[in-house]
Amino acid sequence: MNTGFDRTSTRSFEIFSALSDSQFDNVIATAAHRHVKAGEAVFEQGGEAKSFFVLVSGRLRVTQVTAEGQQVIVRIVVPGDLFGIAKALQRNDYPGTATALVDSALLAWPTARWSGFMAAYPSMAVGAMQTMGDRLQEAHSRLREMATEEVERRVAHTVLRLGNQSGRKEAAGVRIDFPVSKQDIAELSGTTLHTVSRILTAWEAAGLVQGGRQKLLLKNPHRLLLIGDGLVPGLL
Amino acid sequence: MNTGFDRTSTRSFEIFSALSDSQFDNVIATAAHRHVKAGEAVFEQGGEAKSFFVLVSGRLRVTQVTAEGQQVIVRIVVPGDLFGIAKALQRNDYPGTATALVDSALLAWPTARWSGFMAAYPSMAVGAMQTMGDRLQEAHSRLREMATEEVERRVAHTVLRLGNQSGRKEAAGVRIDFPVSKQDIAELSGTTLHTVSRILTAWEAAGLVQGGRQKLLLKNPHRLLLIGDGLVPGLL
DNA sequence: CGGATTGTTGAGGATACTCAAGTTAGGTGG
DNA sequence: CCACCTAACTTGAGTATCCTCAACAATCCG
Repeated sequence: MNTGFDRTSTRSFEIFSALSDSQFDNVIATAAHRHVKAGEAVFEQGGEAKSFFVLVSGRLRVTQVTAEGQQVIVRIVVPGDLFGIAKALQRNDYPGTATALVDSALLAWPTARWSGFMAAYPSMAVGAMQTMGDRLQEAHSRLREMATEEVERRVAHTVLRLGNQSGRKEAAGVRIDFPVSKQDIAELSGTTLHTVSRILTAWEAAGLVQGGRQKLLLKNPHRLLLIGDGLVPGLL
Repeated sequence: MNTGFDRTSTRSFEIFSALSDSQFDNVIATAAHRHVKAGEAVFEQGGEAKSFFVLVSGRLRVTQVTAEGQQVIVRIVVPGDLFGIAKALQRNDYPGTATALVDSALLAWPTARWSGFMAAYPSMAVGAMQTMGDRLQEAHSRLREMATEEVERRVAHTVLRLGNQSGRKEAAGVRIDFPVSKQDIAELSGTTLHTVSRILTAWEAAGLVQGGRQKLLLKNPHRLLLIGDGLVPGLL
């Protein structure tokens, strides 16, 4: 049976790439191996940050809820990603909730180990910094989009980003290889599921995408990019 | 004459706090000292990232422009902040433009030194990570606000954030101690200067703030927070 | 098969944007 | 020191975008 833990693929994660084999073995040996089923939470917003994690297989969604109960998706976690690093943010609680979108496997270390890890394995510190740098750039891109672009363009950028982070090339186009609901796309784009539905319906009619319940196939990423960048008018 | 460089205050910056005196002296000795006048740019978006910086005195505004020429303010840099760390973002160019809002003094090191610094002074690596963590949280807050809040609430959060980052307590309230235009507030809030003007006019009539050309005094931060959090209806 | 979750589509309306015109403040040079 | 010029700001009117509300349809799962 496939447990989701595969040494070879884990070894290839960028964050471990600069470690020697023996260092890697040490790091893995001190990790707890956890499985989460689709729909289950790895940690909850506001909960005490006991561990930090690396996703080995599966997909997670990290969300934040506002005081009024509105939800925003902070990001989608893909294999190889470091997450739940509250310590690096100077926090004792998790700022968001991480939910498995599909059955997932992950490695966990006690938060108390964070500083020791960074000191003992500088290459992991560099990797952690890169992770944070990537997220910062993504957050800034989304901010720029939210501040300046109309909904259709934001949705185009959102689905393209999903395709880049977690797409699988098929003959017909790029398949988003985990269940994405319209609600998810809305929370990533800063709009409502109604508006997303209308936009995707229009795109589907024009042959740009092919939808379905929690499914999405980008049939014409190039044209979507043109829409996202405002180089061609949208379809609404 | 005051050059803007003051050893005592520089020494007290969080990022240097864990260095020994001799380490601190070494770090400072290898830095170039630069002055920028109000309105001048420290670096431009897309320019080669030759240096990274610490702001010693003054205020900077970091912006990104979209392909269509729309501008978004990424953040306001205050003394003690590390900025221009393209290397940590895995880039060779600067992702934004840093402009001095008032006459400013800064320390600069060649980008090539970045990795060496992180290795030689782990406490600076930790500091850099904290810096990125703070920014990431701020970016997520703004993202959440842009996605879920109406304009008036976003503007309230924006001016409160400015007050926290760069406010000076006065008898009458919290003064934003650098020139902020309505356009700046608009670019931080994701709206237009027209809307900001209308909102601030209404707030001023209610005694919440006192405006002026590139001036802002928060007379009732508590009430602004209630508006920002949606606990009391806005004034528009 | 039935219940629940997810998605579709329409109508109406509010928020905030665009366009437009004018006012105020501040700096600059004569 | 005053006049002018520009940048910052104000205010109004009209309107587009997109949200809310609502009802219904499709799909999935047990």
